[in-house]
Amino acid sequence: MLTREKIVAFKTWGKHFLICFADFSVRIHFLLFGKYAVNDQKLSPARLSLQFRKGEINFYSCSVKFIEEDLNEVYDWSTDVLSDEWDAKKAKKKMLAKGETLVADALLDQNVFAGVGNIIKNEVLYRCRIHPENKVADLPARKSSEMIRQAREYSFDFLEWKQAFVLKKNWKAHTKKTCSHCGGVITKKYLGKTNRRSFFCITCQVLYK
DNA sequence: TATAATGTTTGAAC
DNA sequence: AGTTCAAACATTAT
Repeated sequence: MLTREKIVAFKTWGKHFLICFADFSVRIHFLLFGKYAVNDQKLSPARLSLQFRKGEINFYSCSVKFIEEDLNEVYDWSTDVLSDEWDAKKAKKKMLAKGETLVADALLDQNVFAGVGNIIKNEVLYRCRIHPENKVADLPARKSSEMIRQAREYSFDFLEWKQAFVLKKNWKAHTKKTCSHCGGVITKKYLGKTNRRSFFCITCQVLYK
């Protein structure tokens, strides 16, 4: 059904990879274990395989969806933490609207921080020295601004380190046992509505209020 | 070898 | 009608 269709653009929004054709798009989400291969094949059957005159791209264990609507109707590009259009003010407003939400949950909200995942969540909170069990409303204004700034900044570091194959080496909190600031124990706890694991230092990361 | 995890959607249960 | 929660999917490092 994609035969002879011409790809117009590749785009991304958060964790979505978008393959754009003239009248529709294909949305790839790699979930936890998704993979792609350019001019190569994996052993498992591909979910989507695109053949070109001079090469191919294959996608594995990912979610594949057609999007018929105009992408600009579907996506708000300014909520993507890596986008040139990223709007920190809008993020702050959206985040503060959910005052009772834990900061750990807030960072994972794709509607506010599209692209942020659990690793980034843990590293951002550690960098900002914010305890993950803070409610959004309890953060001092300076701290929520810092957290939002770091959500973007760390995401660029993440990307750079990932591409250089040194991501894990740079983790300061995620999966760590001891705090590099105080030498204390890093706590591991499943938190919030998202119930994702958090790694944090109860000495260095402040619980306000 | 069994387990857990970089994530999200779905549908049952309350 | 709203929420909450387990299950489902899939791969691989530990």
